[in-house]
Amino acid sequence: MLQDSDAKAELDAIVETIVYLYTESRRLTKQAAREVGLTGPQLTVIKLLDTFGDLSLSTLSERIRAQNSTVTGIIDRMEREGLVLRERSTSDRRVVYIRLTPKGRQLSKDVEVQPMEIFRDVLATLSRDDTKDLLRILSKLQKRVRGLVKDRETEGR
Amino acid sequence: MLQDSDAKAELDAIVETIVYLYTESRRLTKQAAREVGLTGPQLTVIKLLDTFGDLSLSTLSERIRAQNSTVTGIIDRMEREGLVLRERSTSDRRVVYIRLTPKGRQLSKDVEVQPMEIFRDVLATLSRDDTKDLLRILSKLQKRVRGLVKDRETEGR
DNA sequence: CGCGAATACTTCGTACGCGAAGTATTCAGC
DNA sequence: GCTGAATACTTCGCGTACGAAGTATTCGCG
Repeated sequence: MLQDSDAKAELDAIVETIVYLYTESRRLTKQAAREVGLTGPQLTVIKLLDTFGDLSLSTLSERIRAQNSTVTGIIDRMEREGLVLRERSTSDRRVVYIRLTPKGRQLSKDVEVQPMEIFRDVLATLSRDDTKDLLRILSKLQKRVRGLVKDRETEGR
Repeated sequence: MLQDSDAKAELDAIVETIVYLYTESRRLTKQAAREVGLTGPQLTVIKLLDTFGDLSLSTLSERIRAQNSTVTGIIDRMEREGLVLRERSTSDRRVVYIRLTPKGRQLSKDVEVQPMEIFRDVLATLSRDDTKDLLRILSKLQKRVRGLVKDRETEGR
């Protein structure tokens, strides 16, 4: 009966591959950003702001899956470089909106690479069926992880 | 003809989900490590050394997909905490082997969580067919990314 | 043998990335 | 309308994470 160890090897291979795809895409994005004097996260922020318009710092944090304290630092450095501006909301003075400067907007236009671009490119080469299968299975996984995460949060109270 | 925008939305969803699964698994691993006074990478290193025995710093770097300079720092801190030892190879004096101390080995036994554990757990709930499909498609993606990466490296010379 | 290239690792500077604690502002309920 | 809880953001300390430059050692080849 090799089923168990086979299954385990398959799981390892899947985890290994996901980690590879993620880290490699990230590395290549970083490399592309570098060529215009940006870091990976900074490129992501610029593209988000260019696409969605001004965003509050919290919204930005959610979008790039980072803590507010992390994004504060990223915005600090981008502000120093004249790529973005901080603007207090008048309706809720706790909120800070981040806005692209002309320089920041121009830079966004200059860089055609999207975050995780390489990953997207390669995904686009999959057959229609493979794409659908992949999304279906991944969604299943995501749903279950969300369930587990919620359980842990609840249990800790 | 909505095919194009549909397809694009699907790609976005896939990328989004992969990023979610990866970052969430990482976050939860970090949390588990925290409970025994370790960081995420440190837990990973301890588990690797406990499983494979002494490893050179370079081997360790490859395994955790980080640069040597990063791992040097991680090992510095672990050595300071008495979890590992550095040992010069006698056959090649450039090489440094990293070895678990009894304290480090004990800690590894104490923590039952593997790196990316949550991801593994959830993967294990997939049907046999889904698992096979997922691995098949991901392998395809990985192969193509490897191809692209190799192309870029070659073209830059 | 001898010496330039390659390899293994370290050091340094900068940028994330996080959690805990702090500040300012708004909200909720009385 | 007052006050304690909640929310948005910042600050701080620490640990990655990387690339470039530096050191020590080994390899390759004439």
